[in-house]
Amino acid sequence: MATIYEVAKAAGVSLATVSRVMNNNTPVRQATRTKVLAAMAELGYRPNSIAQSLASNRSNSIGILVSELHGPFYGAMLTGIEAEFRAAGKHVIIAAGHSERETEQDGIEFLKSRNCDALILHVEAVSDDYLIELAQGDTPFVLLNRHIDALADRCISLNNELGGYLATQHLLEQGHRQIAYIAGPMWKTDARERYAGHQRALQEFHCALNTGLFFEGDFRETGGSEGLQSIIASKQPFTAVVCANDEMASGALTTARELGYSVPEDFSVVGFDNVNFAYYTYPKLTTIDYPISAMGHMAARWVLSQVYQQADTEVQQVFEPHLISRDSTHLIV
Amino acid sequence: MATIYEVAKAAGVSLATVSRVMNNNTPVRQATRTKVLAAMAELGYRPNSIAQSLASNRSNSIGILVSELHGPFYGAMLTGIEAEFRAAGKHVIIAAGHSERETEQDGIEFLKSRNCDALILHVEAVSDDYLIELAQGDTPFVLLNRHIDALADRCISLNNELGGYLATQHLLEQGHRQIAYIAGPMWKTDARERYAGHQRALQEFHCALNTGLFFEGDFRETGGSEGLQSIIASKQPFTAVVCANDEMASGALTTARELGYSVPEDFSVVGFDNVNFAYYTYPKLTTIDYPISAMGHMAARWVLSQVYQQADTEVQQVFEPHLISRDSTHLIV
DNA sequence: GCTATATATGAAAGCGCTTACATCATACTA
DNA sequence: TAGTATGATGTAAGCGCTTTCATATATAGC
Repeated sequence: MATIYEVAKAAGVSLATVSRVMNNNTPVRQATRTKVLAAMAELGYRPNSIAQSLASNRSNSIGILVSELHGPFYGAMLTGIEAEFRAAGKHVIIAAGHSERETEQDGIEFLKSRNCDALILHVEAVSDDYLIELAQGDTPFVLLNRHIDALADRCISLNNELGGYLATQHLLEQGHRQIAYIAGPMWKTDARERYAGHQRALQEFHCALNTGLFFEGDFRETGGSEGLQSIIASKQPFTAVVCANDEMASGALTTARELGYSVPEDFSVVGFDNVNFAYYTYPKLTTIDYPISAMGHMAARWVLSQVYQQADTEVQQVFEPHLISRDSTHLIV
Repeated sequence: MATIYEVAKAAGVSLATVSRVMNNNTPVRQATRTKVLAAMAELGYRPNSIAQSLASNRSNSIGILVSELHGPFYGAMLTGIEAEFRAAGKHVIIAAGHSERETEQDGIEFLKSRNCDALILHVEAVSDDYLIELAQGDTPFVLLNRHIDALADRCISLNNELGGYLATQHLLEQGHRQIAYIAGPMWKTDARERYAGHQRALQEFHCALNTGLFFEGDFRETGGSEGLQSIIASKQPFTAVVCANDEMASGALTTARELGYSVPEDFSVVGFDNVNFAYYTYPKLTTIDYPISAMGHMAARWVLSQVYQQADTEVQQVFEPHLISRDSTHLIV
C-alpha cells in the first residue's frame, strides 16, 4: 500500500502538500493539485484512516448502541442512521445493549474506547443520572427515543404520551368504553408514557379506568399472548384491547384466534409502532406510526451538524406519532 | 486523558513495560505489573485504540456488509456476529449493500478503507470473479450465504437446494401434485438453488413441472401477493404453493385471504427462512428453518480463528436446513 | 567465584498521517 | 522601486502506541 510519502515523491512535492490536496483545507495551486492527483491515481493511493485519525484526533466513526440488532424496529432505525453517515464518509460502529443496565454501560464504554467522535444511544436501562454525567465527558452523544430535561437539546424522541392517547382515543371514538391495556415493562419510560396517554384519553371521555383490564407485558409476542389470556381470565367484560407495541398486538391476535375469538368482531386490537409486519398480520393491524427511520436520520444529522459542522439541518427534537387505521379495530354497534 | 507515558512515569517504569503489561505478550515481573496496574487505575488510564491500531497494524475491527440492516433475517445474523465479537473485544463496522452491485462494491471499498482486519460479507449482486479477485488482496473475508468453489474455505452457506427440496417433498408427501412456485429473483444464487431443490423433489416423485405455476418474485411481501394473483389468474389448478421465503409466503397468505381463499383448506403454503414472524402469521407458517443466527456466530468464529488466532473452533462450512411443520400446510384428502 | 543462560526492562525507531510554523515567490501599494 | 501583504509550499514536530534490539539483572552450572 502506497503511503502519502510515496505520493509526495512521485508528484515531486512535500507530503504536506499531498495532505492538503486530500483535505482541501488550504489553497493549493491548480497545477500542483493536478500533479498530486495524478500521482495518487497512478499509485492507487488510499489514505490510511487510522493514521488520519491519530494525527487529527478524529476517528470519523460514530458509535451506535441499540437494545437489539434484530427486530423490525431497530432495523429501521439503523438503516436510517447508516445511510446518512455513509453518504458523509463516516462509519458506524454498533453494539447491542440488550436493555440491561450493565450491558448498556459496557457498550457505551466500549464505544468510547473505540474513539468514536460521537454516539447515538438508544438506551433503556441506564439511569438519567448516568447519562447526565456522561454528558460531562467529552464524547458528544444523542439520545434516541428518550427525553431527559437536563439533556433536552440532545434528545430525539417521540411523543409517546400522544401516541398512547391517539390509540385509545380512536377506540373511544368508535364507541368502545371497556378497553383493556397490555403495557410494556413499566420500568421503561416509553411504556409508562404510552400508558399515561391511554389514561388521559380515558379521562377526557369520562371513562373510568378498570385496573382489572391491565396487564404488564414485555413488548414481545409472548407478552401479548399472556396479556390477552390474563385479561380474558379476569372475566371483566371488554370490547377492545390496546397493546403498547405491535409485537404484543400480534401475539394477542394469534391468541385470540386460538381461543376462538375473531378480531375485530369480538373485540378490537390496536398496536403501536407500525412495524413493517403490522400490515401482514390478520387482520391488518390498526396501530400508531412511529417514524423511527426518520428519527434515525435526524439523529445522524444531529451528529453531522454538531460534531462535524456539516449539514445545516434544523434538528427536530420531538416527533409526533399518528394513527394508522386498518382492520383490527371496528365501530361498536 | 492519560497516555501510556504518564502511566509509565507514575509507575516508575518505561512505557515499553506499560505496553507489555497491557498486552500480556512478554513476561513482566509480578511486582512491576502490580505497580503498573496501580498507576493505570489511579490515572484512569484507557489505551487509545487508534494509536494501538496504527502501531500494531491491527484495527481490531471487522467490517460487516449486509444487504439490508432491517428485516428479520439480517437482524438475526448481525446479532450473532456482534455478540461473538463484542465478547472478544473486537468491534463491528457495518454497511448496507442493498443488493446492488455498485453499492456492494462501494461498501467493500469503504470497509477496506477503514482498515478492517477482516470482512464478513453477505453480498448478492457482486460477481464471483470480483470476489475471487478480492481474495487476492490482503483483507481476509468470509462469505455468508454464498458458495463459490474457488473460495470454498471461506464460505459459510446453507444448503439451499436441500431446503427447496424439503419444502416441496413435504407437500408431495402430503399428496399434493399440483404445486405452484413463487421464486425469488432468479439472478440471486439462493433463489436459483431453492428452485433447483423444488425441481429435484418433483422429479423424484415423478411429478411434471408445470411452468404455468411458476412466478418470479422479489423476496418481499408484495412479490408473494403478485405471485399468488398471477398463479390464480393462470387458471391452472393447484393445491399448494411454495414460496422461496417467508416474506413472500406472508404476502401470499394475506392475498389468499383477501381473495376469499382459506389456507390450508383451499391450498397449502410453505415458506422459507423461518423468520421470527413466521410463527405469527395466520395460519402459522410451515417453513424451512434457516439457522442464520448460528451462521452469524460461525462467521465470527471463522474470523476469530483465522485472523486473530483465537477460538480454536471447528468451522462448519455448510449448514443444513430443516422443515418446520406448522399450520399452513395440510394433507390432501 | 566466574562464566553461560534466561529473564526483565529500557531506549528508540517507527506506524502514516495532520498541522503549526517557516520560507519563498509573487502581486499589490504608495 | 522598495515595502508589504498574500498565496503556495516545505519542514518538522508530534499523535499514542508497539516492538526490535540492546542492556541489566537474576539464576544456574561447574
